[in-house]
Amino acid sequence: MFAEVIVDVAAYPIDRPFDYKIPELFEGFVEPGMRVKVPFGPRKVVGYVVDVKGESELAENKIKPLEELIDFDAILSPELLELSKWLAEDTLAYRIEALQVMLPAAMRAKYEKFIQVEQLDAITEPDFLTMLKGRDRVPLKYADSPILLKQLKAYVKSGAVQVDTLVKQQTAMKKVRMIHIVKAPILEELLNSLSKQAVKQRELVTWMIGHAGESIEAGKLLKDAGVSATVLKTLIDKGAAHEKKVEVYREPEVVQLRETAVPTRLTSYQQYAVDEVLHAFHKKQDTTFLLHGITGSGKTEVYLRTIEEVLSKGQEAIVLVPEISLTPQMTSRFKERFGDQVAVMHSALSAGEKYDEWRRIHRKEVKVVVGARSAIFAPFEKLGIIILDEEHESTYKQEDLPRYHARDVAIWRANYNGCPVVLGSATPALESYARASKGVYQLLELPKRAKEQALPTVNIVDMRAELQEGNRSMFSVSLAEAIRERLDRHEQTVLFLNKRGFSSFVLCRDCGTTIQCPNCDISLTYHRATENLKCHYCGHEERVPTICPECESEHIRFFGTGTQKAEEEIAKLFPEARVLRMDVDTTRQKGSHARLLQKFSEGQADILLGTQMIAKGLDFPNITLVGVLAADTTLHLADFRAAEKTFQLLTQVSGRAGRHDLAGEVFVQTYTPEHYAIELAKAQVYEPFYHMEMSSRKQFGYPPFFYIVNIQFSHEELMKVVDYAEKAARFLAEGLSPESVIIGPTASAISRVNNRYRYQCLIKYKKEPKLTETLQALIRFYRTDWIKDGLQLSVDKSPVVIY
DNA sequence: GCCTACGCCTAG
DNA sequence: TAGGCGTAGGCC
Repeated sequence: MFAEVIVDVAAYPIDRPFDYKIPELFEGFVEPGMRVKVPFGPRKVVGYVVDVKGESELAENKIKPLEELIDFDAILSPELLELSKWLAEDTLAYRIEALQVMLPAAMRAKYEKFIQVEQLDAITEPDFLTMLKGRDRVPLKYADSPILLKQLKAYVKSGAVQVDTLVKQQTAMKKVRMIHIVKAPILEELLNSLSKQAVKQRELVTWMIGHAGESIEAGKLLKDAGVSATVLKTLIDKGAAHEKKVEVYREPEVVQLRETAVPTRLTSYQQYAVDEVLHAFHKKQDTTFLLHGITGSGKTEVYLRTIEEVLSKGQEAIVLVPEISLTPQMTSRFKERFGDQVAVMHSALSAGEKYDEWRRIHRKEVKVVVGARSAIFAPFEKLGIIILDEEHESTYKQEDLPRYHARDVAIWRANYNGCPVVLGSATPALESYARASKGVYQLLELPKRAKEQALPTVNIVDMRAELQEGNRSMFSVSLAEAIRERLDRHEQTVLFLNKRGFSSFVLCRDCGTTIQCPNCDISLTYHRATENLKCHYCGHEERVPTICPECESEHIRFFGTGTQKAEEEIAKLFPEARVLRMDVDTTRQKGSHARLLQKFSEGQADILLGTQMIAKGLDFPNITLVGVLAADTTLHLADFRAAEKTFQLLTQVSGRAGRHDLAGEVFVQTYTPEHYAIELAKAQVYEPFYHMEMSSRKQFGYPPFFYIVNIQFSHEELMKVVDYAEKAARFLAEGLSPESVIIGPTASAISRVNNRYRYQCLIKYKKEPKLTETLQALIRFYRTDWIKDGLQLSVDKSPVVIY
C-alpha cells in the first residue's frame, strides 16, 4: 500500500502529493488526514496523508517508506482535505499552507537540528569535546563559532558525527501530577514503621489515611496537607502513593459580565428569521441568509434559537465573530445558553489553550464553536449551521497566505454539508447586500429594536464652527455639556476615537517637516511610553528629535491626537470623572480587555475612552451617551471603501447607546458634516446609504460591480520592480479577456517599505473564466524565475484594503 | 525550502 | 589541487 503525502515544504515544485510506501507494520492503519513523518531528500519532514492507494506509478526503487505516524487517527476529515484543495487553488496558495491554516498553530511542526556523535573516540579536538560536555547529542546551535563549525564539518566528513533533523511536535498538551494514595492498611503499617524524628512524614501519612484511595492533584495535596514536596517525594518512594501525569485541558479565563436576561418572546421579525433559517436547515438546503438587523434588534437571539434546534437534531454549529476577545458579552451568552457544549477560539488564548479547544472539538466533546476567523475550519463532521456575525468586518479576510475570506469558506462548507449560512450585520458589506438584492442570498430584515427602544438621537457637530468660535479642544461645547450631564446623573459615557491613520506623528511647526522612516515611505509614529518614534511597517525606531533636522527649529513636537491626549483633556475638563482608557497600550496584557470591560460594566468608571475595539459588542444598560471625537479620519483614506467604513463605524458605535431602558444620545464631531456617509449615519438608515454608495461604486467601477485582484510587486531596485510589473501587466493583458481592465502598474500608496520599492497592478473584471489559469501562470513565472532576481510578488483576490 | 553536487575560482 | 564560494536542480 502507498500513501500520497503533501510534505511540509512550501515551494513551487513540491506543491503536489508525493508517494510513500506504507510499512507492513502500519498497513491498514494509515488513513487520509493523518500526519506522518517522512524522509524527504536528505532530511525528515512532516507530511499530511491525502490519499491511500494500492498502486503507485513510480518505480519501486524510487519510493521510500514513511517513517512514523504522528497521529493515530485522522486529524483532518475528508471534507477538510477536500476544502484544502479548493482553498489552495482559489487563494493561489500552496496546498501545505491551506492544510496548516486549518489546524491550531501548536500542531505545526518545528524542526531542530542535532549533532549526533557516532564515534566518540574519533573526536579529539578539545573545543569540540567541551561543547559536547560528554553528551552524545547536542543541538546544532551549540556549534556557534567558526572554529567549531569547521571542526564539525570535518567530523561529519569522517563519519565521527552526524547532523540530523528532529521533527519536534510542540506537544502542547498540559499535564498535571496526580497523586494516587494507597489503601489505609498499607498507610497504617507505614506509619508504624516511621522513625520518631520523621515528624513531617508522620504528619503526611496521617493526613493520607484520611484520604486513602483518593487521587489528588499534587499541588493541592501539598497545600491541603501543609507539607513540602520533599516529604511527599519520600513517601511516594516508600510506597504511600503513586504519581501519574494526567493530561488536562487548560481552562481559559471566562469573565463573567453582568447577565443579560433571556427574552421569553421573540419579535415577529425575529421569529420569521428563525423560521426561515430552520426551514432551510430541515430541508438540508445550503441557503445563504443575510440577516440585516439594526443595532439592538436581537440578532444574537436569532442565532441562539436556530442553534438550539440544530443541536437538538444532533448536529453542530460554527459561530464566527470578528475578534472574539472584543465581545466577551457574546461568548458569555453562548456559554450561558449552551454550557460546556461550547468551545471558544479567539486570539487572546495561548497556543496551548487554542490546541485544547481544538481537541475538544475534534473529540466531539463540544457541539458549538464560537470563534474568530480561523474557527471556520473547526473539525466538525455534522455541521448544521454556520453563522458569521458582523459579516461586513474586514477581519474575516486573512491578510497573509492563504488569503482566504471566512465568508467564502463558510459558503463552501455549507454547500458540502447541505446546511444554511447566516450572515448577520446592522451594516452589511455592500457586496453582500447587493447579492441579497439579486436573490443570491436570502434577505432577512430585523428593522426594530428587540425591546422597542428608540434608536439613539444622533447629533452632528461641525468642528469647523467650533474652531471659528475659538474652541481648540478635542471636545465641542455640546459634547462637553452632554458628558457633564451624564456625570451628574451617574450614567455612563463611551468616547470613541477613530484612530486609524490618525496616530501621532512629529511635525516641525516652522517648516512643516515630518520625520519619515529611513526605510519606508511613511511618517514615523510617536510613542509616548518610550519617547520614541516608531515605523509601523518595518519596526524602525529612533529617539524624538529636539530640533528639526531640516531647519533646526526647536518648535518640533508631536502632532495628532491619541487616546492618551484625549485622556489628559478629559482629566482637565472633568477632574472628578473616572476614566477607563482602552487601546493597544492598555490591553496588551492577556485578559486585560475583558477586565476593563468588566470594570466598566460594574460601574467602576464614568467614561470609557477607546479606539476601534469599543465600537461593537458593548451592551451595558447604563450607557446613555456616545461621543465620536473625530468621524472624518476614516473618510479620507485612499480606499474605495472609505465611505462604507465610516458609515459602518458610526452606525456601530452609535448603537452602543440606549440599548436598554434609558434613552441614548450620540454626538458625532466632524469637519465634513455634509458628507453622505455622515448624514446618513445620523439618520441611521442603511438602504439610502447603500444606494448612494452603489452609484458611486458603479461610476468608478469598483466592487460589487467589478471584482478586483491586487497584484503587488516589490524589489530593492526601483528599475527592476517597474520592469517586472510592466512585464506582468503585459502578460495579464494577453491572457485575460478584453473585457477585463488592467490598471497600472502604478506605485503603491506607500511606495517603499523596508527599503523595497512597491508597485501594483489591479485587475478589474466582471466575469473572467481564465482568471485562475492566468494568475497561476503568472505565479509560475515568478516562482521559477523572477524570485531568484529578488522580486517579491503577491496576489490578493478581492482585497479588503489596497495599500 | 533545504540540501548537495557541481561548477568555477584562488591560493599555494 | 585542495578548499572556498555560489548556484542549479532534485526531493516520492
